Amino acid sequence: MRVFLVDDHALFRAGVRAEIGRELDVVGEAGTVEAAVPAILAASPDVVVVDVHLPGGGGRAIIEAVKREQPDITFLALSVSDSAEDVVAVIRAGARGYVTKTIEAPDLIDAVRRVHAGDAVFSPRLAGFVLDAFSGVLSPASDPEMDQLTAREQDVMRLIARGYTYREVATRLHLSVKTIETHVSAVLRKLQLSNRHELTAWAANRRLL
Amino acid sequence: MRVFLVDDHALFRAGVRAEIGRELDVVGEAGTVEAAVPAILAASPDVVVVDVHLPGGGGRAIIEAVKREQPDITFLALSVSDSAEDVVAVIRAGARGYVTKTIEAPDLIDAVRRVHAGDAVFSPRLAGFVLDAFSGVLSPASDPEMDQLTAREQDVMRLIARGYTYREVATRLHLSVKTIETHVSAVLRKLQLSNRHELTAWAANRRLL
DNA sequence: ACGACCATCGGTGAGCACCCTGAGCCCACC
DNA sequence: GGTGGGCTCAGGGTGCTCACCGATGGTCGT
Repeated sequence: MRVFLVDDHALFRAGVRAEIGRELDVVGEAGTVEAAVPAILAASPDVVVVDVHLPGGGGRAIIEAVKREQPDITFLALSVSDSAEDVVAVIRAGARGYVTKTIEAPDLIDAVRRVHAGDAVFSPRLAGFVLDAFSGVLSPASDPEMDQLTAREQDVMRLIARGYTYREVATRLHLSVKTIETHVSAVLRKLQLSNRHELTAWAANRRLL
Repeated sequence: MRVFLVDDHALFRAGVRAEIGRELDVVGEAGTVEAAVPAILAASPDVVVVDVHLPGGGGRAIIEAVKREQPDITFLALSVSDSAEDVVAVIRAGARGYVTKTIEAPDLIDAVRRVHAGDAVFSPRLAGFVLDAFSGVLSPASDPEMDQLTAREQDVMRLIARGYTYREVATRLHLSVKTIETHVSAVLRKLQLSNRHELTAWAANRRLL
């Protein structure tokens, strides 16, 4: 198991290397974004343990740059931050795990091995966040703004948001075009939107399509 | 650590109980959806190991029903299936992990402990899928269809997809309304769409909003 | 019985979306 | 030094959108 370390604090790198070096093979390290990318590509490690907050772009930049050249290399993010933005940013960049620096050495060694095996590794409280975000984007979830719309208005709203013309919606619901217009006007007023296109964007953001 | 088992095959339950019973306290089991929900609520286990495919609704129904009453109970899905639909369905229902039945007893015990600790646990090949889905939902990803649009066309397209009128886009980009019309026409033609509604839907599917 | 809310429809009119043709300017490429 | 592509704009047209006015009937709670 070949591991590469990226962190802007040399003392921290030394600590990690000393702790995990007994079990894992640390094949290189770097302290900046510029130095890290070529060094990682040259060392071809199995796993890169990368800090999220780095001067000159952050760990995200490293992950994206290396992934373009060698997609096989696995990344484990190691950060002091447990904020949602940081986790999302690094995960979408391609990291397979995210642990905070409060982790103990045996757990870090285990985390490195697990991401290399293909597993997803997160610090306990972050795992909850990731799954919440994941299920949140997949499911609509009850929406308070939807409740102010009547049932009929929601029917019409969904079809309008899908791009049907008033005439098409009227035919589909066996109604008059004028009725559709009335409902759409009510929907736009209640949601404080100015036209049907904003309504489509609104619905798209709520995954109602 | 109190564990509850749900699986429609009694022999499989017996196998799991025999294997993990040495390390964990199996406080109950059930073979159907109807029997499982009240039994779980009565037993108040720490973790429920639940099969995904069950006669009468599947594990999803159990998770949702129990979560409504006791949100603290953690669920680990155990299934023969490794299909995307099953994983997504059970995760959005609230499961904290998903492992396949090919798992060995020690790993299952470890998985139960990890989900109870708040960790996310997935079989190796499923972890990849979950993260891909997660990051895919969050990131635009390079799109070959986007490349055929010029830079200016992409600017206009993004604003149009958000619901702005031609006039608003023109003001925002300091252009003539007629120029916006030209760009929109080019975008619609290149993407083979027939109107701006389809464009919004197209953009929404690519998370460009 | 009365007001409220909803669902259903109609007319008018201004504005918007979308398409067509055409055109000038700049820049890169050969 | 043309040729092509991208960016900018214009005129003119048809159909769609949407607000403002109005109307009727049904359902609910008081």
